[in-house]
This record gives sequence, C-alpha cells and structure tokens, in this order.
Amino acid sequence: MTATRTGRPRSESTRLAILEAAASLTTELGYDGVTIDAIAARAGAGKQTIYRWWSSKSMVVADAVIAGHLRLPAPELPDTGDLGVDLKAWTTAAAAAASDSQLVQVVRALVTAASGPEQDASRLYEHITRPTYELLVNRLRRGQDAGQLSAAVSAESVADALIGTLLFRALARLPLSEALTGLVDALLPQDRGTGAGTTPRT
Amino acid sequence: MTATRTGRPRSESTRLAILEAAASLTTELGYDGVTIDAIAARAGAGKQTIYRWWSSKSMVVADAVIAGHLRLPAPELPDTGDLGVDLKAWTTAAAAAASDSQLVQVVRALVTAASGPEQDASRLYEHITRPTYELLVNRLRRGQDAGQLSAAVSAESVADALIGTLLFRALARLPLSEALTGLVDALLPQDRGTGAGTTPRT
Amino acid sequence: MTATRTGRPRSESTRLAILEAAASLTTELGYDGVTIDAIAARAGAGKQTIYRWWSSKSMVVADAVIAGHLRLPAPELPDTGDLGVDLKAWTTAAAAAASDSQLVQVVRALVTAASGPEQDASRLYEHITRPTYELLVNRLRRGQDAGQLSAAVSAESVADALIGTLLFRALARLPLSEALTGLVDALLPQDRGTGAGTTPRT
Amino acid sequence: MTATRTGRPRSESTRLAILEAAASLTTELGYDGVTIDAIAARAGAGKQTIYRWWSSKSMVVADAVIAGHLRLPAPELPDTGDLGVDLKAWTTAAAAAASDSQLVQVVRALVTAASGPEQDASRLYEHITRPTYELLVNRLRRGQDAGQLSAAVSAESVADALIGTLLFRALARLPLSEALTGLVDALLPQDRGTGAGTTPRT
DNA sequence: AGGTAAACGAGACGGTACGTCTCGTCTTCCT
DNA sequence: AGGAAGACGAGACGTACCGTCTCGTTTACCT
Repeated sequence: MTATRTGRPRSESTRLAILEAAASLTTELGYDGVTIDAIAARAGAGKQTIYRWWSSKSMVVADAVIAGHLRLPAPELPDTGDLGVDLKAWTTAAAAAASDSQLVQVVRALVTAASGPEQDASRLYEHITRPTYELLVNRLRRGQDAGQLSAAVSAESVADALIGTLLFRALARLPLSEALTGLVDALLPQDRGTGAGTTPRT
Repeated sequence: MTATRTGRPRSESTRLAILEAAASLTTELGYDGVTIDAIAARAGAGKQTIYRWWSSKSMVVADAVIAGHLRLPAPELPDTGDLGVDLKAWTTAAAAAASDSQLVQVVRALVTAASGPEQDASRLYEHITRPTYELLVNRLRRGQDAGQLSAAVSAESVADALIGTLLFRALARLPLSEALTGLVDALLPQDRGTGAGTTPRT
Repeated sequence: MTATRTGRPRSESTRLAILEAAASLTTELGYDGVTIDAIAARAGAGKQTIYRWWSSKSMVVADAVIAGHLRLPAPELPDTGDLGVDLKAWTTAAAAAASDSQLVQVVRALVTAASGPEQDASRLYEHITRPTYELLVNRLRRGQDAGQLSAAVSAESVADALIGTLLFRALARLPLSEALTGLVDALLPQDRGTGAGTTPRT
Repeated sequence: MTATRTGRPRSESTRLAILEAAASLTTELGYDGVTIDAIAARAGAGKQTIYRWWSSKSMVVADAVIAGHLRLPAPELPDTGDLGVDLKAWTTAAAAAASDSQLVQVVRALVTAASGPEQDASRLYEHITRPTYELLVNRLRRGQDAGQLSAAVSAESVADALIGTLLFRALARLPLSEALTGLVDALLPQDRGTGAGTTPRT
C-alpha cells in the first residue's frame, strides 16, 4: 500500500548528474577536495537537491561508488582450477591497480568515508568491500576442496590477509607486488618453485 | 658546521604545549573535531606559531603521536622463545587496541595524514609504522631460526599480512581477534591444536 | 527588461542591521577601531554577507553615512535672502560640527574611504560631498542674482574655498570659526562692519 | 648635569636607512601599504630598533617627511612684487603637484598620520603644514602693504582658503586649476581681466 | 482546465575554520 | 647598551564550505 505520492517526481537525470559529478571530482581532487558546492555546481543542481536525497558528502560519494560511477580497484580473480595460478593473477592485477594513483585516491576516499557515521560505513562495506571479500573466500574454499589449500586454515583469515596487505601497502605507499607474492607462497607451500616469490626478499 | 642561528630560539615549552593540546583535543573530540584555532587557544599559543612549524593539522597530530603524547595502538610483542605464543599475545593485544574507539580514531587520523604530502607521509612511516613492522619482522626471523616458521616464507610478507589484517578490520569496523588468530594458525601449521583458532570460523 | 533574478533575495533586515552596527561601532570606537568581525557579530550576520555586498570596511561605513545611520557634519544653509547672514549661520554650524570629535572621526573615515578605489570614491562624492557642494553653489548664485556677491567671481570657487577651509582646519585640528568668518568677510566686502571677522586675527 | 650616557651610541646610518626605507615604501605602496616589518626589512634593521626610537608607523613616516626623504607637494611662492602674478604662479605649481599621483599619495599618508595621536599630529603640523601656511600668510601681508589686497581681509583666512581648496579638490580627485584661479580672482578683485579665471566656470 | 503539492535551479543567509598578515614584545647572540 | 635576527601571543583579514532558508519555476497527480 505505497502512499501514492503527489507533486513533481524526483528527477532521474539530476540524480545521475550528481553522482557523475561526485565521481569525477573525487577522482580529480580526492575525497577531501570534494565539496557539496562543487558537486552541485558541476551537476548543475541546487545544493538543496543534494541534501534532500543524501545526508552527507560521504553518502553521495559512497553512492557514486556503488552505482559504478567511480572505477574501483577490484582486481579480477579467475578460476582456472589452480588456486596458486589464480591468486598470482589476482596479485598481479592488484599490484597494477595499486600503481594507478587515481585508484589509490579512490581507496583513500573510501577509507575516509568509512570513518564517518556507522550507517554510511556499513553501507559501503556491504556494497563494496564484501563482494570482493566473498569472492576471495569462495575461491579459497574451492581451493581447499581441491586440496590446494589446507582445509585446516581459515579461508576468511587468508582473505583478510590478502586484502589487508593490499590496503596497508597501498596506503603506506610501499611496493606491493612482492609482499602479495610472498604471502601467497607462504600460504600455499606446495606451490614452491613456480614464481619470483620463492626467492626470499632481502 | 652548523650555521649559527641568530634570533630568538624556538620555544620548547610552547612546542610541548601545542603537542599536548593537540593530543588532548584529539582524544576528546576525535580527529575531525580538532581545529588549529582550538589547539592554539588551549596551548596559549598564536596560530602563526603552529603554522611556522607544522604544515597542517594532521602533521601536528602525527607529531603528537610520535612524541608519545597520544597513546598509540602499538601492541606489545614479547619474545618467550615460542613464536606461536608470542604472536598470540600480540594478537590479543592488537584486538584489545582495536576495540578502543579512541585508538582507532587516532589510526584514522594517521591514515589521513599519510594521504598528504609525500614528505609528511614518509616521516610518519619512519617513526610510527616502521618500528612496529621491524619488530615483527625481527621476531619472525628469530622464529625461523628456531624452526618455528618455515625458512622459505618471507618474514616481511608475514608482517605485512599481520599489520594489514589489523588495519583492514579496524578500519572496516569488523571483529579482529579471530581473523588474526586464524592467520597465525595458517602461517604456523605446526601450532595445530593449541588455540581457539583451530576451529574454522563460520 | 529587468533580468528576473533567481535565488533567495537579499535580506533587507540584515542590510539594515549591518549599517546600524557599522554606525554604532564607528561612533563608539572610531573608524580604526571598527572591524568587519565586530560589525558581523553585532549585526548577527555572517562575515561573508558583508563581503558579498561591500568591498571593504570603508565602504560599509560610507554606506552607513549615506543611509543616514551616522550623523554627518552637514551644516544647515538657510536662505533668508541675505547671503551674508546665511553664510554666517552656515559657518557657525560648521564650527560647531568641527568641535564634535565624533563627527570629525567620521570625516576622517570618509577621507580614508575616498582614498580607495576610484569607483568607491566617486560613489562617496556623489552622495555625500556633492549635495553639500551644490547647496552652497546654488545659494551663492542666488546671492549673486541679488547683488550680494559680485557676479564676476566663480561661485564654485567660493564653495571650494568654504568647504576646503572647513576640511583643512578640521583635519589639522585648528580652530575653525574665525577662519570661516574671515573668509566670508573677504568674499562679501559689502558686508563690512557686521561681524567679529572684521577685526584681523592676530 | 647632562647624564653622560654609556653603552653603544645610536647608529646614525641605521636611523637614515629606516627613514629612507619608510619614504620609498610610502611612495611605492601608499601609507596603508607600509608596514613596520617592511621598513625593517628594507632598512636591514631590527624591528626593535624602530620601536626603540619611534612610537608608531605614522611617526616614522612623519619623520621621513620632515627630514626631507619624501618629496612634498610644496609649491613655490615667488615674490615679484605683484601678488596676483605670484599667486597665479603658486596656483600653477599646486595644480601640477596635484596631478602627480605619488605626491597625492603622500598627502593622503599625512592626512592619515595626522589622524593619529595629538602629539604626532602637532609635530606634523609644526614641521610640514605651518611653513607653507606662514609663507602664504607673509606674502599676502606684503601684498596688503602694497595695496594689492584689501587690508581689511584676514590674510590667514585667505591662506586657509587656498590650502583648503588645494586639499579638498586633491582628496576628492577633482580638477584643481580652475578652482584656485577662480579663488584668486575672487580675492584680488583689481586683478580683473588678466586671466582665464575671469570667465565663470560652467 | 485549474488546483495542489513536491522537486527543481539559484543563491543569500548565519556560521565555523581556515591560512595569512601585521602588530608590538621578547629573547638570543653579536658588536 | 645598541643592533640584527627572528620567534612569540594576539587578533583581524578575506576565503571556502557548511547546512539551512527563501525565492520563482516546473512537473506531476487530483479533482
């Protein structure tokens, strides 16, 4: 029994223009550089229109990410049947993403946004972090089923370690590739001898 | 051949008062609630005196952390000779720290500060991140020497994974304890059977 | 074809509150003691609202003068038919005004304001100086028509001399009354024998 | 009983450098643009040295004027024996000075400085205004003795009118030449027919 | 067709904090 | 003791955004 609303309906084109503006401004200036005024100006919208539908800057940016207007550093994770090969592919893609300063910019924006109200943070987690996280966990579980990863280890913990390493070294501006390769090697001991990662780093 | 400086020397007491004020305001109001004006007012200093020595709010707070005016979530890492036991201790301390919202607040401040100019970021890394990182790496290396961790894995990668997991789950406001326990178990397979972590999480 | 303005219209009550605040602060503290911050605070307005409509402190004060919120040292000039009598009345009123330090304060503010951008200066001239100037010139012309002032002299020059004398001696903090009386006597020779001004000053 | 002062004597070269710096800065930036810091920097002096010997910015600038480091708009007043001719010469020189924007700048600086403490103002009057004023008065008195100006008029009032007109029209940025010419014509009626001023201005 | 109601753009509003500027004082070393 | 250097507390400056508040206009649904 949805109350039949009267009055002018919400403008879809304005909604899109606002998300688009938020996305491009975040990419260009980083999260802190984005302002509601600038979003409104670029979108050709009134500020009130933004405040009518979103509670804060962080929610606008979060929605822009969720709606896909902001390209996200979500490395692909194939499933060739060989977990080691697949994780190396993910590692390579992640390292590439981390070397793209615009993507890192967006990550920092999301970290900052996630520092905001609990409600905004969980919305971001649900739509952004969790999909990647569950993709990893599921692939790891299939690897365990195939005997490529010990069934005794926690797939979630491995996913945490992979994503955490990615996040830590990206934020700290440290080289990423060897760290992830080394981690995969440490977790998949039987993979010995196939990659650069087998040589302990100095 | 230090250039003999002339003019009134920098006031040490003012420097300390500013760091103290920055620390107490961060604790009370959180990072976003801190303003340069408030720091200056509480420290009994002029704003210019702050801007003369620090480039931004984040650097003042970072210096307060470095100088120890703000307690940092730096979990202790003992060396009992048993790497598994020591890492579990570190894990427990880390989880406790992550459940202290004030400490998490400070971490977020540091992440923000690390998003600034390269120079500021590396200063932070040198003084804050690296000590913890190297502590972990060294302990892990001693564990490898004692045969408690495979000599084939990269100690750095393991440290990255531990710190990364801590950072990721703290920022995402997810429970931390099991993730770290599970990771330690995964990395020290011979430790099987001694902890709660052996039961795969659901 | 007035451009149809959009957006919230300018608040008249705020405009008045700002002018009122500027006027009272000038009277209380003198021109130099007035600050934009104080005007905003007393008017209950934001600073930006002041800067949106006025280019500088001096223009706010000038507008307060123009709008009549600040009493101006504008001596009355009657028209009794006898130019000598009328100018003596103006002289007396001017001398009284010049002995009021608050009024002199305002004059100094206006001189300072007139030192600013050409546009501001001419606005002040149009609204403040010229009315007084033209009043004098017109009265002098009627005196010439009545044969009380030589038709050969320039009425404008006489007005310049009167106002100039007033300005000079007020700024130099010199006694004003005798100077103006003496000037009137010098310009209206037929008025001989009626005033104190006939006795040369020592 | 002159106390024989001990210690290092005041540096004459520094005193001169400060006055020189004050003069050049006033010319370049106008009175409001001058700062004690800038004077100190340009003079290669410490700020304390300035504050030790002068009470305020206005006194430094005033001293610079008095000491002749700032060229003043002091028109020459010859004495050919013909008062009309001499005043016309003065008028011409004054008009030329008023068209020199740097000189007008200095005049405005002095007006502002004269708005300061009574003590500073009278010092300025004594050294700057009065010499010019007395020059005029004396020349006018000699004109009266020669029968070229009515002995009944007040020489001081005429001097006030001349200087006042000059000041007024210079500050109001109005053309000066005709105003002064017209005034001279009005005061020296016997001068009829010799100058452009006889034609009433429109 | 006219009326009602909500969303729209624009932009002014009261505020807060910013980072800069200048003031007049203070502190150090040097001459 | 005077002087150059320059840090200090204080506080005003003019700007940038915030989130709110009118305006006039537009676009739907409901008589």
